[in-house]
This record gives sequence, structure tokens and C-alpha cells, in this order.
Amino acid sequence: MILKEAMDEISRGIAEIIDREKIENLIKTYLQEGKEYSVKIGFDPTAADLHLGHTVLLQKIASFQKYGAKVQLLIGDFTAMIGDPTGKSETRKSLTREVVLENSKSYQEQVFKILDPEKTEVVFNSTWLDALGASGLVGLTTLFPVARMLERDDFEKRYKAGQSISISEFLYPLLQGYDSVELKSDIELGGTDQKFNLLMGRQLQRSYGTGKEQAILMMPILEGLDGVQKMSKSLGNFIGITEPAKDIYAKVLSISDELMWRYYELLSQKSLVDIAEFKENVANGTLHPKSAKENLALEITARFYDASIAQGAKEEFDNVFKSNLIPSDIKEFDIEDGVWICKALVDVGIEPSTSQARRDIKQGAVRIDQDKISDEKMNLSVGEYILQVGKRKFAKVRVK
RNA sequence: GGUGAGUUACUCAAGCGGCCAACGAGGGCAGACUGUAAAUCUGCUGACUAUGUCUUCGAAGGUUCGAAUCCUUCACUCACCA
Repeated sequence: MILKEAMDEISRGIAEIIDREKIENLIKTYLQEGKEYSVKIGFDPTAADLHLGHTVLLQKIASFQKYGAKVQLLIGDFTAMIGDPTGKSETRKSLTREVVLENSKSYQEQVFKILDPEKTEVVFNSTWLDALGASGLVGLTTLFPVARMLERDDFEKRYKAGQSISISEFLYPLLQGYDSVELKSDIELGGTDQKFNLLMGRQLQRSYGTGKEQAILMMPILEGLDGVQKMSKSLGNFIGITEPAKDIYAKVLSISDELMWRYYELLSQKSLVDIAEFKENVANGTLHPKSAKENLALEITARFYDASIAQGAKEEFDNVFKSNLIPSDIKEFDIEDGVWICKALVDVGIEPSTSQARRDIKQGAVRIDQDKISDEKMNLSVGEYILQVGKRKFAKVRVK
């Protein structure tokens, strides 16, 4: 009974599972005998900020922690220096060791907003990969043929398209797989884009005769705010978990209706039954899609803050966009008398250049104290003004 | 190592001596319509107090009144050959 509950929770939203039976047995054994098992999850500390895309995986791991998982949080400090080629259409530049280590620190701080630190062990793969040495590395490479390596989707594409693939990129999956050998993981979690690498771990565990073959559970890749490409920092379509509450709220509300259901499925903790009901109600017109989205935004915001802060973010949002009020916490600047408006807009950081400012004024996108302006040559005289560009960029200036 | 092709703005991609701050597409920004949704329509999309000036077409030189366009060298990428 409890096992079924556990498996239902574990299965929610997943993309693919390899060796489901094994996972079920591990959980069953835990429930019966209290025996723990290890779950590996790898993070590449290439970006120091976690976003909602990462939390899809983290939440799944948190579920495992309820059912006897001892989590091996692997910081790929060694492999990050190579750079994972996954999903990249071009060679990725590698990071220096210092940057990697610095990133991994802030990673850990953020990860424990979701994971239970008591049941998590943080490990660095440089621990064993540094020690592997050239001979160990060569040994590892003999276990896998190039032709199989080229089967990997992105390698295949790049190879056919005549783009360069460096040898070090071949090493990446091997080393990541080798981590599983060292950690003797029972299960490894990752995104679907990691399938090849995850399977490599399973394969290598077998090749090295560890007596284990990790089960694999893959989560779908969360689309970013654009709803098309995967959420990532470099594409700028992300919601960071350390962002201010009002930004998280506003960003969730800006996603498309279609994407909202995806976020519900992967990020909300509401039951699937509830979500199906929302969906139906929206379809038959009894629930406005905006309301459904507001609920989602509140829930997600509250996860990283709390319910009252989330509510505050909502009110702030409604004030600004429904009632056209000015946000309460806009930045203030002191500016000298007689400053050219375009210059002022650049100085307070809501326009990138005076050229852009001119264009926006021409298009009626710039407002002073709520009134559209059209004279791009005007100067600001003494007083206090609210400058606004578009719908969401504000600044308060005091001209002296 | 040899031969050939290529390197253009955020991305893709035209241009191959002046009409080029550089066609087009995507993206982005802004406006209209809305629910800061989608779809759609429109404008903008190097910088500069600006009917002009300046810096951009891999890098550095050169030819020319004039170069993204021609020449030389260098760097990088790709293909075929070895």
C-alpha cells in the first residue's frame, strides 16, 4: 500500500525509467527492513545559480529521500573543466578550477532549499578522477568504441554536419559514467538529455564488475519562459530560485497558457487529479486561465519564500499591471538639473544607449509620471519624476 | 603534410569596388489588441545631443579618389587526399 503510494510519487512526471523493477525492490526493501540505498545525481557547476529547471530533478530526489534514498550529490568539478557537450551545437569552452569551486559552493547553499541535508552526501569527482591518472584514463577509453560514441545524438549530428568534436568531449561521458563505478550508485537521476551519459554509468558499472547496475530515472527537460528552448541561464529564459519573490511571480505569470500545464505537471505539488480538474475547468470555461496561472505562480513563489510573501508579490503585480500603479520599490537616482532625457534614461539603467532611448521615445514607449512623451530632445528640470520605458522598466529620479 | 572551400551584426544568412551601418529570416525591444498568455497587425533593432559624425563585415598590412567586396601575410573552421 505504502509501496504503491511511493511508486506513484516517484513515477510522477518522469520521462523514462530504466529498470523500474529494481527501483521498486529498493524501496520495498527499505519499507520492510529500513535498508537504505544510494541515488546519484550529478551537477555540473558551470553556472552558480539554480533555476526552476534544476528543481524538477531536485524535487524528484527529495521524493526519493522520503523513501530511503541516501543521495550522492555529485559536483562534477573535474568534468566541468571539460564541459559537457550535451545539447551543444558547438564545442564548449572549459572552466578553470577556481571558478568551478566557487560555483559549487553557492550550488550547495541553493540545493538544500529543496533537499534534506541529513540524507545527502556531497562528493566531488575530482577526488577519484585526479587519482585515476593517464593509465587509468586509457584503461577507461578501451572499454568503449568510437562508433558507439558517435551514436550519441548530438555527436552524430555534429559529425554529419561537419562540425568539430574534440577528443575531450568523448571523455566526458566516460568520466561521468566512471563516477557511477566509484560511487557504486543504485540509481542515477538525470534529464532526458543525459540519457547517453546515464546509460554509460550503468554500462561501466558492469564492465568494471562492480556487481551493480544502476537503475536510471530521467526527468523531462523543462522549457524556459519562451516555451521552446530548454530553461537555461545562457539563454536568459529562466526563473532563478534566488530571484526576488515578485520576479518569480511575474515570470511565471508571463508564460504561455500552454506552457502553464507543463509547469503544473513538473513544478507544482498539487495532485495530478487536481491539475486535471483545473485543466478541464479551463477548457469548459469555468476557470479563467489567468486564475489557474496565478495559483501556479503563488505556489511556486511560496516554495522559495512563504505564502504571505507570495501573496505580497501578487498584490504588487496586480497594482502595477491591473491598476497601472507604479511599483513600490523602484530604484531612485539623483540627477543634475537640465539633463537630457535620453541621457537620464541611460544613466538610471533603463535604456542601454541614447540611440535606443530616442527610438523608444519616437515609438511612444517612454513615459514621465505616466504621461507619454514625444520630444526626444527635452531636458529634465528640477523636480522628482518617475521614468518608465515600456511596461516594466521604472526608475525614480530627483533632479537637483 | 598537400589541395580546395570558408570566417559578415545576438543567431542563421545575402552582399563580391561606390546606391552598405550592410537584403532576408529568426530572436529581441516597443506599439495596437489582451489576461504583461497565445495568435495577429505595425514600427524599431551599431554608437554618438544626430538630416550629420564615428566605429563595424576573422586579425594585421597594402592597392584605390573610394574596400565587407581586390592583393599579401597570419589565425581559426571545414572537406577531400595522405
